[in-house]
Amino acid sequence: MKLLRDFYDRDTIIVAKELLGKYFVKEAKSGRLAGKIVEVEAYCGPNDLACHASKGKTKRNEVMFGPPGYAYIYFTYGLFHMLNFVTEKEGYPAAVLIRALEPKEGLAIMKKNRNLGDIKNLCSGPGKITQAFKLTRAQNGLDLTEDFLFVEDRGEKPREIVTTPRIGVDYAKGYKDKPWRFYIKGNQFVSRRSL
DNA sequence: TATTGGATCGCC
DNA sequence: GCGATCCAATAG
Repeated sequence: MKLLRDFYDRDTIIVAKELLGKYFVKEAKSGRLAGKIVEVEAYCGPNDLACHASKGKTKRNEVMFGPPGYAYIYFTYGLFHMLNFVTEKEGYPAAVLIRALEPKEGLAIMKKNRNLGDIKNLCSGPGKITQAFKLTRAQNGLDLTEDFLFVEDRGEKPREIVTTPRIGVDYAKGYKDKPWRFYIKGNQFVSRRSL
């Protein structure tokens, strides 16, 4: 069943952990794309120096300040898009970054979008997911409780979750070592920088 | 208006 | 280990 707004309207770390094992789905015209979420990071509001919202509300990050259950998609490094789900109550800017998926449906389309045949590398990193699913900031702000982009609970729960500091946030001072990255232990589809 | 640096990836 | 590559935030 599809996750509703109240799932996202909770503490960001709890939402991040519970997203592991859920299915991220895009109903595209060309076919349905789906993958199991195997790696995430929590970005916990205005005090978290690694969170874009710690510098205040801007045009770029304004979706995070809105209600939970929306997609926050932004562009970085001049090359990549990042997919996040907005969490917590309206006005509190927090989100979960989706870092890796295990491809499950629409593999042929993902391979074509990535121009790559290796299933293990299709969605094993935040920039790869948006490429495989063809998501750009044109999709920023979409409602995850509607029928185009959403997350499903298919009754799978991870056997064991590994907790580590987040990737690529060395500049975040006291927050760079916060253990806010989570992945499914032993899963073959987590990002390379996890290892 | 100009400058700077970034929640990455893939190949060297 | 490094270059690619460009948007958006900040300063002036």
